[in-house]
Amino acid sequence: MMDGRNSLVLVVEDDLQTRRFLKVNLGRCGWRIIEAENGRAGLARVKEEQPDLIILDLGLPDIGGVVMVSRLRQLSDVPILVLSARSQEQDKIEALEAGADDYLTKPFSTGELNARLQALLRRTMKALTTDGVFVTGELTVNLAERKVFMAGDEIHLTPIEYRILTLLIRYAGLVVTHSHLLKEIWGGEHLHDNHYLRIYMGHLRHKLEANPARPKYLLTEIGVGYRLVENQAST
Amino acid sequence: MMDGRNSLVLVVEDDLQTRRFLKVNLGRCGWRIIEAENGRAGLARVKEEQPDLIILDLGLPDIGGVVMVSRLRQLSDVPILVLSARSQEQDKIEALEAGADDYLTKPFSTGELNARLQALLRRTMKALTTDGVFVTGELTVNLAERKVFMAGDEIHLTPIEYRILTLLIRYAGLVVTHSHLLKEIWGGEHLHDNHYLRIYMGHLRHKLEANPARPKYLLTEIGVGYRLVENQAST
DNA sequence: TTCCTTCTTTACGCAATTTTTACACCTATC
DNA sequence: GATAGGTGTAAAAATTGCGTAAAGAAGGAA
Repeated sequence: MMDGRNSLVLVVEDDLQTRRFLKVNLGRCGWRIIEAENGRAGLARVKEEQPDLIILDLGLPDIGGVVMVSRLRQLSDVPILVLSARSQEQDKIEALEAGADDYLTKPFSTGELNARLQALLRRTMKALTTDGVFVTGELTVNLAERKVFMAGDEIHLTPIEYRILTLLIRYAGLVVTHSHLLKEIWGGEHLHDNHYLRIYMGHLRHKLEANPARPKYLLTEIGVGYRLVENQAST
Repeated sequence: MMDGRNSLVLVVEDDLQTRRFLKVNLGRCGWRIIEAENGRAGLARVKEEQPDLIILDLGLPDIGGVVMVSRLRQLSDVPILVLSARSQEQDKIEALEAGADDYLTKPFSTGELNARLQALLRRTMKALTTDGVFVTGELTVNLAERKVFMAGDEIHLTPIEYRILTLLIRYAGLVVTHSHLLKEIWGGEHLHDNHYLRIYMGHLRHKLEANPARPKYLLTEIGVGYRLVENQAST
């Protein structure tokens, strides 16, 4: 199941059918929806309800797409996903320049919409938590104080272990390749010796994972590198 | 309807009837058309008008298909769609290897033609719009995170499987020839061993297709290569 | 020095992946 | 129908890559 729980999405769209489609499908994925059928109403609802995300149709009857985006931007920094018909290629580019964060061309699939919405949320979340503390599931890393906690207990990491972890945090959710890790931690020498990595990942897992044989946070991407899982909403 | 506005298409085709058919149907879809009835004229018009896309018949009276493709390639990087009769199986492969981007076998439908032309155009614009997520139908590939989803479930791919898939995504909607795939994945050695490809395409279909025997996404182009279907938008 | 922590090196068992091998299929042509 | 070319499946064997344990080496602090 996708993870859009608790997130409030405002749909600004004049076409009833599309609105209904969005309501049903987003609702099914756990998003909370509010609606507006024109630009004026949309702006009002943003002030009232402070949504976490806005889906904006570019072809509104009362306010043009670009204008709408910039007005929304005056109100808040909420991520905006723009919907455009095929005939509005130009509008869509202008909308992005005016401050929209992503776009989707009609018709689109539920899967695609979901993927985009989550990517948007994740991007903005990440910016928020950049106060020096990284959290995923039961793992908390205080980068400012160089402290690592697992399920409340402070964990001592050696310098190399810590550097590996912070590198993974910097690219949380993404795969960091063997060569990237090796280069960053040991310098350009042992470039083809994944051996060290295996050992240190073993150490990290031993310290951070409840079951090192079935890691929840530090995942192996065979033949490629390692990945630190992000956004593990703790149960 | 479809979006070919502003795009200039050069049709190089000696057969009057085909030319007329293309002119009417492409015009109706919003493409702007210029024509040439032989290779020499075709080359001239490319220099004069700099089209966005070329449709090239392989059976021209004055210049052979392969030669024509390479001459065009000397002039520009414009995407080339090759038209071939059933009897020209071999020619079409050579044309692709000479630098053509896709092919269509006569007779073809307007819908097919349009889809191909758009895939070609999109490919040239793709560098701009790639946000790291590829979607077609229920298949979602997050290239940034190196994750693959089918109908919401994450699918694990092995390194080779993933590389094949991403190569197909890079040319989504277009054919990728056997030799292209082999060269890209295994290097210049096993160049005539389609065997590996069959096996790995089998694996991919097994993992990504609901019914591997009747693939919806990973299509076989007999004698040529494979094609990943794009833009399967489920309203 | 001795103790302690950390890093490096070595060795080995296991699992995932790739390669090899073998065979069944489908379609078109003769 | 037989045959051949291109194709898809299924399983093995071989290879590679991964994880663990444990012993030696380097540095720092008491």
